[in-house]
Amino acid sequence: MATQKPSIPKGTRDFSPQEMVRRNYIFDTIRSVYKKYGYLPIETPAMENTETLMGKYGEEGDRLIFRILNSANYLSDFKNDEEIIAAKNAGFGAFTNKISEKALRYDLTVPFARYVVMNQNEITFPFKRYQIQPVWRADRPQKGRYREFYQCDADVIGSNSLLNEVELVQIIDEVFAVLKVSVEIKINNRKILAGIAEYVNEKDRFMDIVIAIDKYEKIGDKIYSELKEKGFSDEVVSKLQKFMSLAVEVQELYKEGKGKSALIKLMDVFESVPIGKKGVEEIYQIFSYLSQIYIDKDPKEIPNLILDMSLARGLNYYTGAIFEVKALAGSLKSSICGGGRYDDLTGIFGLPNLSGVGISFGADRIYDVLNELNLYPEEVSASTKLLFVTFSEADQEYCLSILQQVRKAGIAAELYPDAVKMQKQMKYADAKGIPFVAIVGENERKENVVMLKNMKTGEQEKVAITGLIEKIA
RNA sequence: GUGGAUGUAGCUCAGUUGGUUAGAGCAUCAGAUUGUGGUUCUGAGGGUCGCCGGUUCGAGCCCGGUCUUCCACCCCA
Repeated sequence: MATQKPSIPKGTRDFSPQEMVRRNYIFDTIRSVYKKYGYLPIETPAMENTETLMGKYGEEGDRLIFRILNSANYLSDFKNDEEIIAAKNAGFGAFTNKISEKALRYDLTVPFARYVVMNQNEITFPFKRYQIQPVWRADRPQKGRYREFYQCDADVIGSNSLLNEVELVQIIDEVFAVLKVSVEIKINNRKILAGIAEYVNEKDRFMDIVIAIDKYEKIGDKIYSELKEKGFSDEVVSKLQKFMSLAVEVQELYKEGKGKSALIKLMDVFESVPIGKKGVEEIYQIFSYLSQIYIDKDPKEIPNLILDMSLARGLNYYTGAIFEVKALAGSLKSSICGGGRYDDLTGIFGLPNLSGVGISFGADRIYDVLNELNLYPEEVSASTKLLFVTFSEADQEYCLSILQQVRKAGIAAELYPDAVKMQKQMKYADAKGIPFVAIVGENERKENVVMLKNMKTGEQEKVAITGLIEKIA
């Protein structure tokens, strides 16, 4: 039989033991913070019905959803070739929907909304849940961009209070504090963006305006010429220009700690644009809650939350606050955490007037950042603490009960399963980074001890079985 | 989805205008060392030069296609 060269699909990865230990460190950190704030875990299937996902993420999002071909004969719905051709001609989307009824989940928020609607009678609101599972996107892979990656979501649904936004900011801050990654948390509000579109009298072309604003940080004043190319009038562009310079001014004031006066200035501009004004008020409220929480605190302990009115990213379903988190050190420029408030995600599934807000940590990107900056605590790499090495089967048998006692004391220990050359056994301990080795031969057996060696210092001493556990614990 | 770069041993990379049997370092394995790893010395294994086709007496090298990885756009964790 011809052998085939093994490979894995584009944009996916295997994780070796060392990587898994490190990834679990990230998951465990996030999970423990979520638990501390009272969030409960759920899981949902890897695949959803296509119609559950389609249309929730915008046009671009739909394109990036991984479709699952119907099992068995996926053309069985068609009676003959003519019907197939007719379906194809009716449009690619229609044809795909006919042969693919399921799709891999694109994020955790939409499946969560679906879950909430389906389980609304069992759920006590406000419902705080966390969910750590992989998602899939048929994107073109790049650095920090994968086709399969883990999201770690926390959402509160069934509460309009801005205290939830504040709590999520605290969670973000706490997680990255534990992971020792310094970050900036950018916040904006979709209502402000909507307000801008209204302010320049281009309510109907909201998305074009938003995309331009989002690009401001990257290409600066070029956005104005791009907008003109797209057919926006000089009047609109100059009005936007005026607003953007105000946005920059506001951000400067914010950095100087004069956020309050900056926001009041903004509210003036939005005097005749209620939705924009509402957005600014929400931001104002979030900041004042935070100052309440961190009153009398060292500035270093206060979350690095920055208002950035050019922040427009995030999925289509966001309606209120939006968040984006970036690492301040390292080469990864893309966001490692994002989120926002969505007012009517459950409405599509038949449960209107239920507002939710959530965040999502991108575990894979956080892993890349931690790796580059080498931010893992030392304990993370160590697994086994003690290895028994022996010379004979009799030695091995002698070790068995000791091994059992050590494990019972909660110490990770193993016995090298073959009585091979000691050099080989020692190399194994070294390669695995095991800090202690118990050498057992005829002498040790006679004296009812083990020769305990500290692999780091090279020191070794005879230790009685009773004292072994204390010695290495 | 659009544009660009890349691919040689497990890893990082050499490889001349196309010319015998494709190399190095690290890693692996064995030995030096029958009770001691991380240092040292000796030796060994390991390759369809991403894959398919073409040009040529002859291709790792030239041409076409394809896949992978990476970069920019788009979008996003």
